[in-house]
Amino acid sequence: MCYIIFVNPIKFTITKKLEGKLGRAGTIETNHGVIETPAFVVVGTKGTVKSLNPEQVRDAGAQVVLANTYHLYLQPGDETVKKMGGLNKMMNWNGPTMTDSGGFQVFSLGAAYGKGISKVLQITDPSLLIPERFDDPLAPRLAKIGQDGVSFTSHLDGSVHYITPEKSMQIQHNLGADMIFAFDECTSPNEDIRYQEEALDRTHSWAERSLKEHHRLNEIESSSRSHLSPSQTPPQGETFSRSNSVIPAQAGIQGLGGQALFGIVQGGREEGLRKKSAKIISEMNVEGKSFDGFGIGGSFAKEDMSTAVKWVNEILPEEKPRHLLGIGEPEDLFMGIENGIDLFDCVLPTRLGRNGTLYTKEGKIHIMNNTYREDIRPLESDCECYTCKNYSRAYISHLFHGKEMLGGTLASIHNVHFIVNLVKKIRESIFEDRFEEFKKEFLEIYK
RNA sequence: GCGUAGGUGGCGGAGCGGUCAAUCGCAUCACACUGUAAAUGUGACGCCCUAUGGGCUACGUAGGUUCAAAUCCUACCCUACGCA
Repeated sequence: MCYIIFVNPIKFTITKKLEGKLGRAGTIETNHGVIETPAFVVVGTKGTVKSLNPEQVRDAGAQVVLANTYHLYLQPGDETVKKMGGLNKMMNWNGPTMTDSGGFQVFSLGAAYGKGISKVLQITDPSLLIPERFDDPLAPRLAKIGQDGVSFTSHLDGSVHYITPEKSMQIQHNLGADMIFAFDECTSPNEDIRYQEEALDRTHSWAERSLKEHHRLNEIESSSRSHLSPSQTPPQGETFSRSNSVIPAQAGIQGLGGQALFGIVQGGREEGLRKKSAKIISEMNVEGKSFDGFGIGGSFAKEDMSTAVKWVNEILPEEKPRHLLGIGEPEDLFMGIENGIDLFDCVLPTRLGRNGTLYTKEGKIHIMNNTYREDIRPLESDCECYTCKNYSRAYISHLFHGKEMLGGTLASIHNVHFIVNLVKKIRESIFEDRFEEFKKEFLEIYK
């Protein structure tokens, strides 16, 4: 019996660089196929890209899907996902997958809970940010940071769950995505520097524990794999064919296997903290093991984002992929890519779609607006997506006014196609040495 | 024809003498949404203006009582149900 010895969970290759900038284009090879980078990762929090089936996700051009640890842990439960054959098999998606660690929920259900604070704050002057008390014990929240982890009160049934970095790793190993993230604390730019420092230390300590636990789990998994008889089900991470799948299964890549762990850089809006974090996370090493890639996290004031990304990417090692977490407006994609980001994920294409806002090259439109009720043109005349090839604005408007489910689906198809495709076009522009022209041309019309 | 219950803003439906241009839901209109507490949320929604204020017209129609009426009284018109 012969088994491949897995050396690396992913293989990242840079094939073209953006001259004079940090930007680059290349590929990430995973056990479920190749991702051409830079790439936009479509969000499927609960193991489904809301309102879309995997064929629609694939046809819209998506290469990779990101699910969420916390949400899948609560429902249906990571053990259940494992029993269903892992994330890929469960959701019938045979392309590459990622899982976020639950670190964002520390923020969204904690400090940001009920405050209308989000991933990106629309503040014209970041100096106007008012530091607020970070330890306000009276503020209602569903996530509270404890000694060595976070206590979550389930938004589903009120039950209490304690998530540690180790627990996040165990859950993510059960889910079985190709690329997983370290457990971190996403902070708000409203927090003062004292808190940012404290949170950053915590994120670093959690990163180390994540890394350690990840490799402990890897050892257990590889030893159980070596005892596997040929008749048994292959372990997660290995390629196995799914004859019932509508999408033809992609061949696994020789020598790849297991899960890649991405460390997350935080540090808020402080240059010193961002750089310190980038250095610590990139150099972090536990028993000879380091991170396979990096995430850049945090809630930003819009203007802070590009500087923060640049500070960090100047320090992160060039040879590993970088993921800008939760970011995804068109202008942000250009900004991220020229500053060395390889992967983005964002809920906007699907959330905006479901809420009736559609991307077009001339900017976003609200399909519920009066002017579209009798507009028989497609959303975009030259768009190649299923929605634009088959339906009019008037019909989509009608579906939304009538609260028909298909409205959200058609809108999501278009928006995912728009954003995924925009990143693809940016990628092409890098290869064709016309990134700057394309950026200027696009943003001028988009506004 | 008799009896009963009603007629309130685009619709449904609160209010039953002053704090009512009138709670609420729906519809409508506009806006927001960035590692999904989200097929969600916020605001506007009689007309006009020199607009965190002011004026006008409104609760079936016409009168009346009262300092004051969507709210009380009278007549009429209309609707639903029941009985002839």
